[in-house]
Amino acid sequence: MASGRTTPTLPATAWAVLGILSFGRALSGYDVKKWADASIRFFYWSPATSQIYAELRRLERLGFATSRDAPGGDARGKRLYRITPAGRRALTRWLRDAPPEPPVLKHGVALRVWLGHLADPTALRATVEAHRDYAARMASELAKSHAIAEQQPAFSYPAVVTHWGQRYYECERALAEQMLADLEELGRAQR
Amino acid sequence: MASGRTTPTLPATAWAVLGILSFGRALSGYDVKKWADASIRFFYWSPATSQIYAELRRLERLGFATSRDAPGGDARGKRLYRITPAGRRALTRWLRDAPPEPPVLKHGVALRVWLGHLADPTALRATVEAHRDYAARMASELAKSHAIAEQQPAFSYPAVVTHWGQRYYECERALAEQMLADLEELGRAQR
DNA sequence: GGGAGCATGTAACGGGTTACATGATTGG
DNA sequence: CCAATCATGTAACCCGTTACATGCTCCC
Repeated sequence: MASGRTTPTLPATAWAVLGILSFGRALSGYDVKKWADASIRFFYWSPATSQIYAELRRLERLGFATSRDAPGGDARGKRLYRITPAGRRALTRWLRDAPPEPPVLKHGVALRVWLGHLADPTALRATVEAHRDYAARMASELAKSHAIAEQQPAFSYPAVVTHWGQRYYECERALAEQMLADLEELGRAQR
Repeated sequence: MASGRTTPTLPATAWAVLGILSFGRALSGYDVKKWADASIRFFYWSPATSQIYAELRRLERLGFATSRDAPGGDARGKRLYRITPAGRRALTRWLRDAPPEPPVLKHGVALRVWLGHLADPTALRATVEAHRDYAARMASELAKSHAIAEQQPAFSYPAVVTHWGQRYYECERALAEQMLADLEELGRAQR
């Protein structure tokens, strides 16, 4: 088996972390976590901090990233990771070859409504209302992210996704509203 | 510590399986898997078959379900599970007390677009188009589910969710379409 | 006879989380 | 000086998946 030619099968988290590095900056694990929280969290959850450190070590072991101690002389133990050409190639190959898995949705609110026959109608409504407000908050967070990303040419693809995400959460809000109407109607029918 | 009063912390999968039993029928593990594939899959993924058997055994151990051999005399080894009153109480309590976690979304297509600077534009467009078609298929599957659920009074809450899901996937389709337009515009700007 | 579907499980493995531990730096 | 934030990591744990194994029944 030739080395380096075959892309190892890595969990999506590894590719996501490598993807964050692919924008070119040298980042610490801490930085990666912040980037993840500020961007991919909206459409691909955010891995635990400890997980990110583990993935960075693995990426380095595979030759997809290099690390060096932070500049500045202070013995801070800060370690900056940077993507390597091999890492960029591997990531590009993964994007090209690995068919995107169907989106995974774990929607706790939908699950609760599905089990509505066991819930108090008022509490159920409150749950959906809370979700509606959550979606609205996410939409406005993404609107801010989008405004920032839009201004930087390096982030034009992320900007497409923040735009998408903004609309996605606006839909979620609207869907919650419609669900409330359906529940209302169901309540009237049963009363 | 009093027994039965405190709800054990179980993974959401366990509550989902118990939820499937809460509609009252006695089901085999195989049946549960089919129900999951036909309903909660759309908004809460579908656990592996082996996982379902494991959860059923756990639920029985906790007293939340009972099992008996299938009727019919045949020594088929078929085992039917049924929710117990304690199980119903525990599930009701979980629904009431456990705050619903924020929805988890793992959107592989969004991740790929986010990393669009590493992809071939044509391939990227094809990925989004495939997703659009996938969303359309899901919407029509849910439309069928909804038509069935709507007719049975026992499934009025599930019907609210299938309705919601139908609209959700129609949104996904529309969002994919808008994303394609954004990508198109980005391509023009860069060309 | 044979294939599709029904039916139940075990074993191994990896992925990811939580909890914990530790210490430096910065700013009020 | 103290709190917040920066920064990195270990250990234990369980969730869930994949792969495998087994055998039945129904129908063509």
